[in-house]
Amino acid sequence: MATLKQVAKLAGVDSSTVSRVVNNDPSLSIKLETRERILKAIEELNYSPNLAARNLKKKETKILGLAINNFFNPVMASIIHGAELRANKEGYNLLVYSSEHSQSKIINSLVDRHIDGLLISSLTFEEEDILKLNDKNLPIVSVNRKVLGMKNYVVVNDMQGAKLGVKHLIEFGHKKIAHISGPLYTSTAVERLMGYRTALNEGDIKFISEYVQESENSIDDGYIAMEHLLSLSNRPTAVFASSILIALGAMKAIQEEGLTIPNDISLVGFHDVYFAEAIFPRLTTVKMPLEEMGDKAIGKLIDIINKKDNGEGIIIPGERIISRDSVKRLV
Amino acid sequence: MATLKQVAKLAGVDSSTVSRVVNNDPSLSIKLETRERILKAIEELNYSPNLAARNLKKKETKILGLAINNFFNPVMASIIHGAELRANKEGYNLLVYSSEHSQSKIINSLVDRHIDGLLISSLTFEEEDILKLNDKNLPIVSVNRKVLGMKNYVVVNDMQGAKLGVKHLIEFGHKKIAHISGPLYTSTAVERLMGYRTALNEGDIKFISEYVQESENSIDDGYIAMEHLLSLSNRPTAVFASSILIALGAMKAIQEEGLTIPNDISLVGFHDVYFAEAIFPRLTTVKMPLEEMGDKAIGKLIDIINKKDNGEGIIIPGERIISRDSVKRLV
DNA sequence: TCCCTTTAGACAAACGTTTGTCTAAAGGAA
DNA sequence: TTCCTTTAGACAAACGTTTGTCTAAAGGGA
Repeated sequence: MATLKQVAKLAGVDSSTVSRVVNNDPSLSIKLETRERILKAIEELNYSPNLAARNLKKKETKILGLAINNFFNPVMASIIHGAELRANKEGYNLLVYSSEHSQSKIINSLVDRHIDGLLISSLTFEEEDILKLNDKNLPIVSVNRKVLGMKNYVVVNDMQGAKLGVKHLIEFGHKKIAHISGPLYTSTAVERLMGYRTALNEGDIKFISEYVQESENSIDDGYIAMEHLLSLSNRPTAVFASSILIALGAMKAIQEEGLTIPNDISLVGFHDVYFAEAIFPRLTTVKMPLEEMGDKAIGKLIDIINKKDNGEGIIIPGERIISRDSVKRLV
Repeated sequence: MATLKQVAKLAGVDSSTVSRVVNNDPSLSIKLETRERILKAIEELNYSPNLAARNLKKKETKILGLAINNFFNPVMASIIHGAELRANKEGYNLLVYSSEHSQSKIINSLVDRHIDGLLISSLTFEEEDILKLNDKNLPIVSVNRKVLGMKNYVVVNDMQGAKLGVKHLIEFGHKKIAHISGPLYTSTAVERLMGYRTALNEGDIKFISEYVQESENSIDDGYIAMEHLLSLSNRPTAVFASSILIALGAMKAIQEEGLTIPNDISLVGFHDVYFAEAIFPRLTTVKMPLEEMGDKAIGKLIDIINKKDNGEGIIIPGERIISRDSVKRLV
């Protein structure tokens, strides 16, 4: 690997001059001829700056951390995708941490790594962890969910999204609409529940508490919650599921019961992942701007790093309903 | 952030001594008392080594790159998961690149980053890219697929896996077994096709070429391939799909045709992803040791870095059939 | 006692950049 | 010509480690 010094020698200049050329330092005045000589030398030696040395000097790594629960959540895939593209565009790389590890291990790793900032979208980070990282002066942005005590979040409008999903059901003539919510210690689930209630309210439909089932965000738990709804004497005609995994579990429960979707039960899922179109029946979902959320979250993080951030949380609009085959029109 | 020098000053020793204590340098001889004094100072100042400085000195970054096509493939999720756990265990971090970017951009980024090694599982890396990276002396391991001109691969036994899947169908009495293969410019698809033919052969079933449909690894293409198989005059009773996405597409085609699985057509998919259990009907799949593959690939990469590798590709055994509801027993 | 070997740790150079400061030469104005 | 201002680029310190070498003190043997 060529160094600045070698390039400088070949071009017959000082290495500081090469450095300034490489970095387009405006304070440098240089003859066109000299610049070209340097550029040629760089080309010839195939020089590329040593990032470790640069990091040491500039006290920045151009690496952003990304802590997520796991990679299996297809919603995460979209967010990560948007985040990675934006990060690369801005000259950063993404270091991923899935928090199978204990939080403290991650935190140590992060601090040791001296990354420039951290994006979190992880349940396992609780308030005290965040504070610990804040202590270290590490810029943090929470993506997809709000965390207690953090103003730096980038989320989609879960409330509006849920409202949209439930309104769709109402427009199709449903009145007995149940909701399988996510775990209510997450902001997303709470907002979606609020959206559900708001839609009901605006549609002049009475809220029935037994129509709301809380569930972990998993296929298995969605299954159990749906089983419970099916056992109700006054069985709902439609269900709004708070996540795609819950929707999957609900579908399974309905179909194993020998019922069909949408004939017996209509179903709307949250988040339009790639297989919503592929399963049977094709699932009607609320599509949220996930990649944009990843993109904007990185944008905010970089703003914080550059002290350009206004300190306000961002709620990204743009939800819409993707109507497929899992909702039946009641006359 | 505290530095070595500050710790040294507080402990009343030279910073080189602190460094040796931090790194457990066996060449250091030191009084217990002094060591404890240093440890106390480290604790007190909350010292953690500056990785940039260390990297600069040791010419290693403890960062491993991971280049994948995209995050949406659930098979990748498992591989990444295994890889990340192992990497962390070995003191490395994982930097991800999804190759939406052009290869050359990735390669530049990689080289600039001075990462210690690279795991690839990406179609978009072709032979010449690999060679370019080899030129740079960057340790590379290909995971999940073999790439022309690379001996450093870690794969599962796709051939055996496919054979197992088809044998399962044969055991259930099927003789008219079709295969939707993946794109035959990938080693995985070729091996799986071979497994299919071997199983047929060992089961004394004649190979019919129109029973093999090549397809891209996507839901849409699987759908098209299945449509074609359904239009055959001598329609198969069972299909072995070369990937889970293809299987999803095939299911869709079958169900849209008004046929049911497994009554009209039996189906076996490849790779047991989390939603195989959730879709309707529950899909019988061939489960491969994906996380182990990710783990072993990182292991091999680190071996190469440490010049401990034997240069032989690794094929990981351990495939098994997960029998669910998508295969019907013919009497 | 003297000499030799350990023990315990200090010294200093080096890794490859970045960046504030300095200087020599060139050009322009008077 | 002299003096002043640009222009063009050199000099050198610093970032925080690691590691080969060196040295002073302590201990041991004869």
